[in-house]
Amino acid sequence: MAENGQAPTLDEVARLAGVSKATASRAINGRSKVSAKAQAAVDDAVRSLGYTPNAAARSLVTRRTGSVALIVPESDERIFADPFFARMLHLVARALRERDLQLVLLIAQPGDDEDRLLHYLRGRYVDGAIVVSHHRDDRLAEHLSDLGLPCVFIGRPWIGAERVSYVDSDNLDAAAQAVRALVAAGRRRIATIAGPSDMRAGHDRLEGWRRELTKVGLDADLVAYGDFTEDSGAEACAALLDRAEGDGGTLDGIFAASDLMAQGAMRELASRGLRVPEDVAIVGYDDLGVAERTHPPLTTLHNPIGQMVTEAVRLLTESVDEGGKGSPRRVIFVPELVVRGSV
Amino acid sequence: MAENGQAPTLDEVARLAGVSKATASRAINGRSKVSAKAQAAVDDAVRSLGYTPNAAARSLVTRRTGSVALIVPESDERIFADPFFARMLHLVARALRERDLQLVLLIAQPGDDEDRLLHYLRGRYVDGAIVVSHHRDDRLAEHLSDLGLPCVFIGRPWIGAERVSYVDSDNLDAAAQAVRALVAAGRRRIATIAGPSDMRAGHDRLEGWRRELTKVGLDADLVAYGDFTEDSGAEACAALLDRAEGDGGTLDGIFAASDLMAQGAMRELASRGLRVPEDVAIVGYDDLGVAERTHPPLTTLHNPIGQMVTEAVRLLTESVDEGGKGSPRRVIFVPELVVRGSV
DNA sequence: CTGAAAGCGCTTACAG
DNA sequence: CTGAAAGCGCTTACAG
Repeated sequence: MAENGQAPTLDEVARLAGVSKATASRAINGRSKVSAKAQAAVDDAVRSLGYTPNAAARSLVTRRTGSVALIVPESDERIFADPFFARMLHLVARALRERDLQLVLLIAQPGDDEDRLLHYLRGRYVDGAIVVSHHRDDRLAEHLSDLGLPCVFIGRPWIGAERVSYVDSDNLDAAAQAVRALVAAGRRRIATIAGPSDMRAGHDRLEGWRRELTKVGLDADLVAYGDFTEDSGAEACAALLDRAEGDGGTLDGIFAASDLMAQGAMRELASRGLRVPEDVAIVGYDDLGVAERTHPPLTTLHNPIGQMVTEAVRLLTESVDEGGKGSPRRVIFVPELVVRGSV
Repeated sequence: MAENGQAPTLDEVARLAGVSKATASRAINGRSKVSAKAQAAVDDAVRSLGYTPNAAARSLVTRRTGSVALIVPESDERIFADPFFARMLHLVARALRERDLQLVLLIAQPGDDEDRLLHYLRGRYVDGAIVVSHHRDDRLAEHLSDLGLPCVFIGRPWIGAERVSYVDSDNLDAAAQAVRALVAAGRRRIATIAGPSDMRAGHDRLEGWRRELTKVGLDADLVAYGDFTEDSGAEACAALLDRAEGDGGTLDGIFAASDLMAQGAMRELASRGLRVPEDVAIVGYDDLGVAERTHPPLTTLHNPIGQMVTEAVRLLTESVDEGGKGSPRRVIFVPELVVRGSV
């Protein structure tokens, strides 16, 4: 170990191994042919010096950093507590690690006009970006596209979707499946607890619910909004129940845009003495674990985020390898209905 | 905008502004004196070119990256779903952003022998590291100290604590406070639901409970372990109840090492028809939100993670500014008992 | 297969 | 206050 306080450099490795810097570099990177003898000498030198290439120097010439940004909005400070996000973060971290890429977490402040974010990205600290759960009014897709930075969105962006790659799940189809399951169980007065309308998933699931109900000739007027949290689901459920009662009818089915909101709704139903599914059948969305733990277990749409993340990382690395020149690509997954006990 | 496909360089800025690269650099970094005229010319050039300094080139010479690693163990895949961790991540992200530092999330795989992690750190991708919630057997503190990389631990490391800086909360004192509150409420048979014994918080809170009970002359034998999750709390509670009954006694107080576990315990108590606090009083730990939402609201120890994170980032930036040469520093916070309705 | 040399894009003494 | 020059630590044509 060189203990002069400074990290050892390639130069020292080369000297110790008795070869040139060029050969040492080639031996270390292993992409070009090097004689067995030179290879062994360099390997030994690297080991005894405890050498690791300097990242900055390397990326200055290779124009690669080995890092990828994960861009998430902090609109909701609770995003970190959301199981969907938690899972997403975990999966992204794992997928990147498998490819030896580092994860730089970039949190887009709501107030910030993206300038800070774009400035960072322009500095080429990262090779590409994965963008999660952006909002209706941001122009991130356009800006990233202008930048020429490889990126893929998880969830189709509101604006500029035609210019970037994205993966998404078919929220409309999934919501329609939920409605069909409720209808098949004989429900006729079907409400929905929707997510925020400025989020892709919130908007599309509501729209899918509406369309399917209309298609089968049922009313699509019982809508209450939540923010994907349990408490908001309970509140929305209470509002729906009150409203349906005021109309003289009684709702007998609910499609909740997240399992957490469905869970909240079940809490509210229980507190009013309503049974699931006898009195009110309910379908959730996500299937990330909570759905198995409710009473009764929740029938829900399985959100294939594992596949989405895997695919997003694959598309991103492809794009990086193409130098960001390739044309946008999309992959859409169709969620499956998981039947448990709430319908 | 230079649209030749390449990002503009300092050279182009200097040329457009009619000054040397040196002057352009000085104007951009704003640390040395530059004539008003030159400053204005450079500012204009930067703007019209859309220039951002190349991060790699800059850090190659400054030896600063502007990035900080957050190292977390992935022992438990659910770490991301844990509200304590979620809050921590959020706070760290914010504290770093305030100082214009980027967050690189490093997840320590349990299987990995840290080599991968250390290799990365040795490459100088980051200026320093914050380490959260490491386990009993890892030697991260020693290794980081050997590396000479500025770092601060959140939670005193098991091994090598004398060589690194850390912030912590006084888990022993807090647990003692919990026991005193239960004793003051007339409880005599006080159990604990402990966290994993290979985690600092788990170990220390158990020890604090034990010592205080012994001090006041009560039995400290009713211990069950959980993993900080709600379900594990319910299971532990069931085990404790059964055991206490088998002993012929009945437990009348519980100290749970996390609010989530306390919540699980309350669920179990309710399912057995036991009332809180009339039959069993309970004190939790963390106070991150769930404690306010249980029925009754939970009396708990407020974990000052906001302060810990702020202090950790402050210590880290100081250490970075000193070039990692300063001596280790520590700050310990004492949690406060928040009295609600469960005791 | 190997080495000398150029160059990646910056910052910073140094001299003026 | 400013500029020419050196240098940060690598990789990669290029010639051999």
